[in-house]
Amino acid sequence: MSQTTPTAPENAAPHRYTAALAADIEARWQDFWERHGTYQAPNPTGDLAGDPELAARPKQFIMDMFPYPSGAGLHVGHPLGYIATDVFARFQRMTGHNVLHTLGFDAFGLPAEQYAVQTGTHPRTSTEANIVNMKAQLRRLGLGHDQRRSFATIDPGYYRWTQWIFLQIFNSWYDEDAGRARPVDDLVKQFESGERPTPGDRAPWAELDAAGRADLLGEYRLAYASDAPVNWCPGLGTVLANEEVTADGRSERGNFPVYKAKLRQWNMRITAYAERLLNDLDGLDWPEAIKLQQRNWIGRSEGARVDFPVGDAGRKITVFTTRQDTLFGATYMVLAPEHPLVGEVVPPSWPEGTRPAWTGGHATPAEAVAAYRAQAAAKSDVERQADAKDKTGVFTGVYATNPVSGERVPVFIADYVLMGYGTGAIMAVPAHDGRDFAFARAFELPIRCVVEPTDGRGTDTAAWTDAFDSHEAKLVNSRGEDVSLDGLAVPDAKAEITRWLAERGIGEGTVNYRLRDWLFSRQRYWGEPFPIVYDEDGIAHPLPESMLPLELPEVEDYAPRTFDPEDADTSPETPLSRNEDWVNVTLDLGDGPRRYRRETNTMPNWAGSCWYELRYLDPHNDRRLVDPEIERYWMGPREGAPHGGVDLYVGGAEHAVLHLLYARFWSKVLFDLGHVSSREPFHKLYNQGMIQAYVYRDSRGFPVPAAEVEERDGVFRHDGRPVTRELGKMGKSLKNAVTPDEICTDYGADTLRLYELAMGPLDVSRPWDARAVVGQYRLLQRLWRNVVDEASGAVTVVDEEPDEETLRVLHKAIDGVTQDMANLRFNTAIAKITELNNHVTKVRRVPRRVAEAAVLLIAPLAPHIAEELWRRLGHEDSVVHHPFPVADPAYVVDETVTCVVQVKGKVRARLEVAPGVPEAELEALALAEPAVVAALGGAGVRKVIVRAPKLVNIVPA
RNA sequence: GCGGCGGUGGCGCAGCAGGUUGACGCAGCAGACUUAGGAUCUGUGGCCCGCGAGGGCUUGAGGGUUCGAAUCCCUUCCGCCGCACCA
Repeated sequence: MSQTTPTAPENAAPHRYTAALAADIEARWQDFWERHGTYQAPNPTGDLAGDPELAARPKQFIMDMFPYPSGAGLHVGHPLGYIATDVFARFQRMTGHNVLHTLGFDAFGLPAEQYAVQTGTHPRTSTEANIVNMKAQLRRLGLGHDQRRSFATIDPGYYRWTQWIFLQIFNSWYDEDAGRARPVDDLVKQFESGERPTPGDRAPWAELDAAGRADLLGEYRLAYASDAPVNWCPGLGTVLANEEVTADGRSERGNFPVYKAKLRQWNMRITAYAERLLNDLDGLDWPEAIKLQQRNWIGRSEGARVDFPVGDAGRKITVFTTRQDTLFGATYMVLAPEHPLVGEVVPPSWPEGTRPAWTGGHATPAEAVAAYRAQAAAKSDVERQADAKDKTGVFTGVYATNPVSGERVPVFIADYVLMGYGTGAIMAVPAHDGRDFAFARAFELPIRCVVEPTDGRGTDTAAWTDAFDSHEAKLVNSRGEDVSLDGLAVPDAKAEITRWLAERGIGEGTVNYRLRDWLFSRQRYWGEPFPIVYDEDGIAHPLPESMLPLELPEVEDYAPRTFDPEDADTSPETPLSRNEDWVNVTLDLGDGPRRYRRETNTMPNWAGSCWYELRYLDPHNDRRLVDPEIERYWMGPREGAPHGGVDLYVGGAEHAVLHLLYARFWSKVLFDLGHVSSREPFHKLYNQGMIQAYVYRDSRGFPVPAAEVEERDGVFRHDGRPVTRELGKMGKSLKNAVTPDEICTDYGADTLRLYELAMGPLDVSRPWDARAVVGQYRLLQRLWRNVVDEASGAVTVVDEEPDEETLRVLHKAIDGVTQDMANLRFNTAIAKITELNNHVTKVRRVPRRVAEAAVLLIAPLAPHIAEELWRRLGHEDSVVHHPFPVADPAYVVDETVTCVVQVKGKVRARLEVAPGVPEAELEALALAEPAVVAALGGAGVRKVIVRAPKLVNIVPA
């Protein structure tokens, strides 16, 4: 489809609002704003302090999720959110707020590095070029950003503080008793004084050597290195966080397969904050869907830990269950194949009574276990899930003891139990769990019903075809030597058995979370270096603050080097490790110069976005990440926002559990350590919808350029051949991208801004319709013509009072637009401005008051044309800080209302009546209407419902 | 499978503390200005029947509550998104 381009001859009307005139107006006002610093927001420690009028204004901190400066540039889908926040910010300025609105760049990350590997261009070079391009694209849109506050996460002056925050986290531990993070020094003091004994079988603090102490503190630090199995992605040459791996075991970026590998990696103890991350969601103004996703990701479940003794060496298997009430129904146990206990307890031969089905055909338990483990390890997560339906497993040769019934229960290993959840071990209750039921059927294990079914199937499990699950029913078959749950309802039984277990020290009620710690290191070049060095004993030392920023060194070779995850002697080679001069250093960390090796992993690209809202507040502060007074002013807790945070944060829903969870976590650590007054980074979150586009594919499924497709009689053709059409994302590879630059050139930025917002509600996805853009262009043309004569350029407004009807239209528009803007309903705001403009277009002679109000109403949406018309109307000031019109309530109500007269619910007549018309009068008027009389057809009236002044409904007899 | 959101003209949508369905825009149709126009302006505008006056139908489908349902309740279908052996 060809682009509809207005091509009106310029000479026909020299002062017509054309794309060329729009371009001229827009460039001029963008320069004006820049010269005058129109969008600079004063801080409480600066300009604000000396200006009582400004200081009295309420503040608004309005943010977008900042962009990654990709080389592909922007398409029209990208700026939707930026336009929306800009309109909202402009509205807030005009309604008397001190508004902070700016935009930075999230510039570390894989694409720049991949590009560098391909082309040899340094990532900084390409990234900075991309930033320049993107800034130019964004400038054309007329976004009112405080440019002094913009930065990129790759600026050393910024990542200095990212590293600084890492050090704060490294130097903290979570004090469960206090319910907050505290400096590690406090913990050391507790160990030194003996107030806190060293845990487990460790020696007392005084007897530990440096390595022992470092190791112990590592168990507490909020940032710690550990050797756990991690997600290794050979395709990206790095490990990934759980949040970056999709459900089918592939990398979120690039869609490469991900494998488990055991590597020493940095982690952040986000699990310590699970409860607070969950609870504080309640105080946030976020879409319920996003809150729900975070709740699911955190995955809180209440239940109990129960110990099952195994063997004679005092060993036990600890399980987590949410159904401790069904303990009497636990007829076997299952461990995850990777469970460490398995190797310790496997006996040399199959015990008496081992069923053939349990052994997997192996001669000894050790052989069976080894074979099953090997089989499980060979499977990727994808295969493991695909095979999920058939329950496989093997007997370990070991029996444990059910602590309530004293019964011997066989212990299996099976795929369907995951090492990463709970304790990696379960008690299996086949009667009341579908997975256990399937496994028990496959392995001929006993099934015992311990909760009375309410569906009439009875307690004889032999006839069952599935597990029974009910939380309202009563317990049966649950009588032990000194405890009985029989007859108790499920919740009571839970409480009773939990108490019983706790009394004997063999279990306790607990809360389990699905959330895992956050894997925080990457084997890549283009990220923040860790401010960590290792001494000759391999002990990690934080760099002192004075050595920050630790700048990313130049390297020749950015390429990641893969390795063999099977071979324990190999590990990924990080790009930074190849730079021996940088890695090996002599530093004085307080005890004289010593040799150290630097950490060569880099931080994940989430690090820079975890705290950037704070840096906008005080971007040039080189003594602190943010001045406390400034932070309190913009971010602090306040009425309606009990945890503090940004007033409005707009971005895509794809960050629901990544960026938004990590940023909340860092916020809470900084709060605990006293660096900020806000517990939450983002008080109000809004997810903008996606701008979709049609993707046209040829018979082989390859996208063809959307702009070249022609439609005839509902058939789409490219080069004469039929193509298929589907609605999808907009993108270069799909050949359907429309850029903001081309729309700006064809119509102007104000038209683009209006069209993007007029398409529909901000949070709904909708297809881009190239033809429809012209509708908003026409609105601006009509508005222009209502003020400026197209032939002469003279201002045509008249200094007359508007008539009564125009006043009502005007004030209803002001009232509606004000409400819509405040609620981010820009589509309906635009419709109301259009109605007003259509009305005055008909009037022809436009009263100055009405024209000025219309210009101010549209100013947040179309700022360039508004500034231009405002100036031509004779005003010296900018509309940016001019007060928004205020509706006069006297004109918001109608003089007369249309009253609908229904007969039996069908509209038969309309009456024009005064708003205050008495009911009896209205009823009489309605019954006298000829159409009503006709509709009644002589039938009597049974009932008349009068809802004055809008409706009368007559029910015939 | 579980959870969430949503189905209204040819299209994007508006209306939802029950009360005129279709605001606003695109496309369409008619007209104006024009050498011409895919520019601009004016008008029109759900669907069906009817020359017309007018009548009937209509908010995914079916049912319910009500004088009255797009809006509330139940059942069902379709679409999109998230999670998924979570013990």
